[in-house]
Amino acid sequence: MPTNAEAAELLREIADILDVLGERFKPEAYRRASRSIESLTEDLAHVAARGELRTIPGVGDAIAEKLREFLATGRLDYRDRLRREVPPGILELLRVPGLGPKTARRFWLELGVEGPAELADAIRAGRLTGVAGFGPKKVEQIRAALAAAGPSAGARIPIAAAYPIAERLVAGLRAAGGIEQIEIAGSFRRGRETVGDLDVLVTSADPERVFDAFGRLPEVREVRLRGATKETVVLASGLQVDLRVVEPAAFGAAWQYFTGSKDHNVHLRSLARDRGLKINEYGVFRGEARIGGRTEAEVYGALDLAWIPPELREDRGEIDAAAKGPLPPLVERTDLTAEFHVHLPPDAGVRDVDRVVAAARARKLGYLGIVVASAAVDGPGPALPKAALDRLASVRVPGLALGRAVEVGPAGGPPDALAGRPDYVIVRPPAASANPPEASPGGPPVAIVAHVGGDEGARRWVAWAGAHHAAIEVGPGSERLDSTGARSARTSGVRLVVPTGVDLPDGDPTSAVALGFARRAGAGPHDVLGAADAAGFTRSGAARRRA
DNA sequence: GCCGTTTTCGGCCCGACTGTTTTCAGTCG
Repeated sequence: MPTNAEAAELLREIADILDVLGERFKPEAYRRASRSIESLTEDLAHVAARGELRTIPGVGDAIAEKLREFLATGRLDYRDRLRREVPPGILELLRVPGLGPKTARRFWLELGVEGPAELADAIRAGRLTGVAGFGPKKVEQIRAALAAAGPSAGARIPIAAAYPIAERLVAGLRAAGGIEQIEIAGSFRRGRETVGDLDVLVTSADPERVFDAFGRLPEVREVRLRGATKETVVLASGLQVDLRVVEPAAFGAAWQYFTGSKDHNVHLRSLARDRGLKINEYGVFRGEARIGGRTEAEVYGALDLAWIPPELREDRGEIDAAAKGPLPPLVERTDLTAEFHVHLPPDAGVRDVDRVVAAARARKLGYLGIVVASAAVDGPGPALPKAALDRLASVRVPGLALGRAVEVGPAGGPPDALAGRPDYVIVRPPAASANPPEASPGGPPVAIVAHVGGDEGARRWVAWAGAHHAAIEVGPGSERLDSTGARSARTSGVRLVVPTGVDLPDGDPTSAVALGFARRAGAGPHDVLGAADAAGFTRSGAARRRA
């Protein structure tokens, strides 16, 4: 069964081919549908099974029919026919930065060039000199782009990997001075699983100074373009970063605009047009007069919409919802009052316990659960040293409940690991392919499931958790749920565990990324396990319920 | 190909930047 990503890629390829063939509006229609499917937080096959493909924005009769064929057979006749219309290498040309469909089509039809290698040959042979529209600079630009085209060019990176980069860039720019306000926009702000580039917005009285400093940051490999309001650089890692300087009166409009998503913005602009307004990155305009734009709320307010959290801006119905009134609150960092999954070092002592307890106090957590023993796949793991266990048993902090967890493999932990009567169990499958256990491990009646083991595993574990009164951890990495998995958990009534990061070093992105995923899944405070819920998910709480 | 308080046809976001141009086309986001 094809995945959402494969279906999105299919539609994108069709759009590329139609582009090269010179179609006018179809390519954008296919891309729109492709983006919708990519941002779907549910299995496309499920939507199809319910007969609801047409409810996906940008999917009409024709594309729905093609999706059904692709889902059923893994192929699409229409795509195969289109592929025969253009040389295969032409589509690779589209991936060269600066080369678009118009240029690729001209190379193909006017020069007989059918791919990147042939184009490089043609440039070397001087066959582009004298061709209308291709001066020396353009030719050199293309030559350099062809030479630089590597496997990593344009690849998206996990958002957790983007966090430290973003922090260094912001710190570097601040240190250079001349900046009043600085924010990150784009898919990073929307909390997407991966980001393709970073969009940085600043206000400054001295843009030139900011651009100079930006281009000189140590991580910057190349300044790709620089104008009066924006500068684009490529980092040593290959990640592209756009820096824009905007005036304070337009900051909200720019932040809104560059946060996207594209489809969200197109929808907003069409609403604006219907009202005789115009929205762009400089503000909201009635005629020549700017009537808003200093804040995002002004932009949404001009359309009588409630402010929409960035994580929801995917044109998936959030605009209609915001027209009816304020959106239901999403979980906030301050709602994360419980930590369930702290691992201490194997040789942990009193000080390690005290350190994490102090951190939990500082974060005002109400519940702190520490793994006291792992009984992993290959037999019982080490329990915490006695000194740490004793400290854990004796420490008293007003308002902070301490919990003891045992982490076990899917077949259940060895009896002696559970003999210490933990408050709850963290279930950990041995491999990505692992199936959920048939029944809850012995001992405590409830479990927190972490380490779900990849995309395919997520759905099985969500079902398992639903049947066993368990909650599931969300966050970065294949061992936790992403936003798609989190949404399926939420709609199945399975509570989410969001790591607080209380045991992690400053700047570790795990908690922020996890919170973003939960929010993208539409999770409110009550969808996430907090301190007030901890009792219901632990032994003592279960005992109380029975009593 | 999609879509609709302009709904079954006729539109389709909009601006920055670059290179090649005497006013614009192509690409990108």
